[in-house]
Amino acid sequence: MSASVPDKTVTAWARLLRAQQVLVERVEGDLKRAGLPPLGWYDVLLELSRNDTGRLRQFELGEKVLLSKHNLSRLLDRLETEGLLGRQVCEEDRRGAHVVITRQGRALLKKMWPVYEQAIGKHFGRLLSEEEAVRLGNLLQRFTEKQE
Amino acid sequence: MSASVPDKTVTAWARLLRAQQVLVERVEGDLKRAGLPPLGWYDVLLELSRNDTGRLRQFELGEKVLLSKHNLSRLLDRLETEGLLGRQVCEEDRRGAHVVITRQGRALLKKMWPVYEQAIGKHFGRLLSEEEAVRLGNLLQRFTEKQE
DNA sequence: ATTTGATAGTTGCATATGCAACTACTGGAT
DNA sequence: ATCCAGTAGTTGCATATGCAACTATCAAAT
Repeated sequence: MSASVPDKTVTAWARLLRAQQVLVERVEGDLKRAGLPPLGWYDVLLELSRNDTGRLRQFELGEKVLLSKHNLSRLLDRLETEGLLGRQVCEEDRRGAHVVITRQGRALLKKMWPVYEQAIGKHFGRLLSEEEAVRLGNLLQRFTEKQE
Repeated sequence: MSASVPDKTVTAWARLLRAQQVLVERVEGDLKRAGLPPLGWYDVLLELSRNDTGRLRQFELGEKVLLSKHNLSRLLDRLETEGLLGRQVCEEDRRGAHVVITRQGRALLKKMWPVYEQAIGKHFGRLLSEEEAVRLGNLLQRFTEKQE
């Protein structure tokens, strides 16, 4: 019944887990050493800044950064405390909140990027040709596409 | 100075993060729904069982599963409490400990595998041809190889 | 023999995550 | 109008993680 999974698939799976584990550790390490906050913060701020209005409904943001709502709620608390974003009651739906990036939020993003970029280059990009990066990206994209 | 990283590389990086995020969530979800413990437990028990003697020095185990020692120390506490492994004082080096998988540990591994395998197949393998799995695996392997 | 620097592992504390229960509001059915 | 199921977001509690300080031991230098 359980069609067994090919060894090579299992190997690829194991390598995916390990690769992500070491890469995130290295990149986060570089950020930390530069006195900067973790990737999760960058991720949230980036999604907000991408939206022209600089704001998103909390649940939309959650979908983009793939965080569960309670988890996101508290991450936003921390960012709000640091003045990197604000929350506004949503007029159309009074249950909801808009999350708005602040000037400091944008400034942090700008300050983090060079360090983050360099870390991506050093730990990840350096080991791939551009063509390989494309191939890797294409293979990985499938997993985040809507499943049928 | 900071040679800028190609867009395609950054895209691949972003997709790696997202892919891992959704895949682990899905696979862990399947395990949880089956009433089984998380991947980290499997990982530790698997490394132990791989070694013919069924035991490893704690620091060796840490290197294999890529966990920091304090973190590993407590994970092992939990597994030990569940009777899945034991710790023995190491005679050659009295600071150290051997970690030994128990019969229950092996039994759990055996019980988890079908669920885990099926989850890998369903969420990961199904979306790749075997050839693609090999390519993906090869690309990912680099990041865990010793860096020069 | 004794000191010293390093390594193996554990522990306390502060922070992050996951889960379930909760409040507040929406929007459709009666 | 009101009831009710569902959705948005928050909160309490239990668990997991990261960091730094700690103990115990080793191995090399004096």
